[in-house]
Amino acid sequence: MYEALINYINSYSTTQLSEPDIAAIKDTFKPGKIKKKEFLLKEGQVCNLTAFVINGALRQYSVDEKGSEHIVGLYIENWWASDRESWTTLTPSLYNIDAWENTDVLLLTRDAYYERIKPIPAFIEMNSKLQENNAFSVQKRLHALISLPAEKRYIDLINAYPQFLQRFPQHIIASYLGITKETLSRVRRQLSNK
Amino acid sequence: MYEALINYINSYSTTQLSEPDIAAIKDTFKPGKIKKKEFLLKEGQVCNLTAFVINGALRQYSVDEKGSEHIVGLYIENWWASDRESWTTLTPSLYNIDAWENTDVLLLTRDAYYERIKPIPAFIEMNSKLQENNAFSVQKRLHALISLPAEKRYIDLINAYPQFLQRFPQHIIASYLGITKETLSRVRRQLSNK
DNA sequence: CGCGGGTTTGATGATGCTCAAGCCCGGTGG
DNA sequence: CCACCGGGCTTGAGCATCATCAAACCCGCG
Repeated sequence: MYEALINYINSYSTTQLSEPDIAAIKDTFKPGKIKKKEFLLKEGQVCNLTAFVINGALRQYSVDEKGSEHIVGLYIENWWASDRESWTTLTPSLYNIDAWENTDVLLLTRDAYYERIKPIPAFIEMNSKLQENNAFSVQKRLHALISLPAEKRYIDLINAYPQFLQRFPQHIIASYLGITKETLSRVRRQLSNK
Repeated sequence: MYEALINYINSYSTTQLSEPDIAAIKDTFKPGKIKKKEFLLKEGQVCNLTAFVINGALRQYSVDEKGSEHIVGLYIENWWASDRESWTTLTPSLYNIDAWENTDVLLLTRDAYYERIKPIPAFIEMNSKLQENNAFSVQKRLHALISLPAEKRYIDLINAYPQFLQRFPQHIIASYLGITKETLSRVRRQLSNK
């Protein structure tokens, strides 16, 4: 169970985890299950947990006054799920995170993070790389939203994250792209006629 | 000239700059001027420079096949201008950065950064906070694009960065919001009738 | 005075949304 | 085994939002 996490950290870091580091990780991350439709985080709460996904799928989204959902993040195996802003600034989150499939995770609390995990060198390196990668991908997604039509954004998503299409239904993908499910359906029809 | 930068770094860090740090900074950042319409970075180039704006205004944008510009970033006094992805990954940039006003900057090259600046503790702290803040604000902008109509995005911008409205013409602001100048003009008329 | 850059306005059209209906398919229970 | 149900996907008609194109206006500046 912890292997996936340990391998993940090592793969993102030049300095590998020491034995004591590994012990600290096994001691600090708690295995957990989130059933389909259960929440890891609800809008308005402060995000006190970060989850590393062992297997399953989560989504992060807001709900507007009309009740429609706007997907800002999708997480599957070997991804981290949390609301970073709420986590670091202790402010109430604007987002919900819930399970789309029954999901196994390793859970880290903020306190445990600061006490045990934050100082681990391999973790520091991984963390800074992840933050960087995340910043780049959010930046790209933003640029796509202001500069590309729906069809192109969909094609880009297929290329960047083909796994998502297997794991999430089209209305989720549509929302992630900033369009409705009907528009996505029509976009796909257009594309298949080529 | 260097005061602004030094104060800026200290204001973002708990550990203050030492005398040798300050000497290194003065020695490493080179004063520069970018005249209106001159480029700090052109699409296709690797971003080898980071600029700290002493005064003036820069914009970062892409140009699509139809020739229209899409503004992804605006930078004024006490902001850092560069394409972080290109800077860190050494890949050609998708963006242009040019001066909207005649601008005074302090320039840092990548080599000088790694050799002299990166290890400075106050700089490390500042840098990680900035990256964090930037990630949060890009995330918010992304969320606004998929969930809010043009009018609401404009209102949010007024509240978040009122300075921008003073410094940049409306067609730039419109592009930053992901709409055309005509739409922005009409949105503003709507708002003034309330 | 004329020019250039910025803004506004109007007419028209594309893109994507809303609402409503129907279809497909896998799962559940009679 | 079949009927039904729910979730997801598709399709269509009408509509809202925003883009495009073109023209006019405004104003500071050489």
